[in-house]
Amino acid sequence: MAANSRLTVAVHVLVWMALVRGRGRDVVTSEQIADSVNTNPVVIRRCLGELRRAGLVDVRHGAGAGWRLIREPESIPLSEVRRAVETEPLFGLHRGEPNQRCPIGAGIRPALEQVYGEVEEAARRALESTSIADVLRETLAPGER
Amino acid sequence: MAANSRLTVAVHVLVWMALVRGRGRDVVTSEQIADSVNTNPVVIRRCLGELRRAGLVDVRHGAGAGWRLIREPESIPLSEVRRAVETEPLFGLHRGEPNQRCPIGAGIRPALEQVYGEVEEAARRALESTSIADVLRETLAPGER
DNA sequence: TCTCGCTGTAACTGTGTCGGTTACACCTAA
DNA sequence: TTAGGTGTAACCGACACAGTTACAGCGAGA
Repeated sequence: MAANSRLTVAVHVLVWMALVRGRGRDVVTSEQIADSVNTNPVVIRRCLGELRRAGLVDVRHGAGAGWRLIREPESIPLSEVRRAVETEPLFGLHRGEPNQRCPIGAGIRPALEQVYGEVEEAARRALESTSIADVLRETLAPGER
Repeated sequence: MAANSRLTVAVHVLVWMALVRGRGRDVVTSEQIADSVNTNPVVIRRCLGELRRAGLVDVRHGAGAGWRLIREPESIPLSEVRRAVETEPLFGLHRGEPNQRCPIGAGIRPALEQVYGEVEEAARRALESTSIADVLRETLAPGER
């Protein structure tokens, strides 16, 4: 399958909010964000809903409604964004139960879970070392370190 | 999405082959492996075909046909198995092109590629530290270290 | 109190992947 | 020559995801 783009969209949303907040606009609409991501506002609202549940943004209703970033971009590591929008593990186990009368089928799943857990942890650490503010900086000034 | 199980199936196949080779059977059929994984022989053959292209197994045709492990289980890290059977990256970029007239849309993809590259490398290193022989050991004797 | 703009969510569609299955031509040791 | 297993195409159903339409709900401000 084409790897899914949920993390990419969520990071794009947050980076965009961090940018315009730096310009004084604090409340933005899903339509404005959708224009930058080049997708449908409902897709953005679905994503923002998950980010809200994770405590990264909040929403205001009524006239002048919209979304607001409620955490400092420096304090949002991508690992937290991933946790907010991604539920599936990187690697899946068997779809069906393997043959329990075979010593491999009976014992391989815990062995794989252990390895996959180490991989998840390594990926989490790698994502943790980059923040939304880092991505914003790199986006606006590529290669400057 | 339900995370795909290609890596799991490929590791199961190789671990099973390592087990039975230790018992003196060197040539095995897709049907025998399918019985342990509890799936269809064609699924196993598709997987074995990719492992063959990667140089991990080879195939014999004709009567008494079947597959043979041609590398030492100790020398096959899971990172190599993943490379053999998995083509998609862990995280995908935007499906459509983001808005190039927005500074974020115009610059975010290289920034994300850099981060995602670091994550891929971290995952690769984590998989590299475990071999097929390690998984076999852990499968047969869980927790013994 | 009414209006207006935007949210929240359900529902549906199109597309793509994946595992599973059938079918069959091909190969070669015995 | 035969028998057993491979290699691969073709098709299916299940499922995830992005995209889209539609509409009820909310509340700041007139």
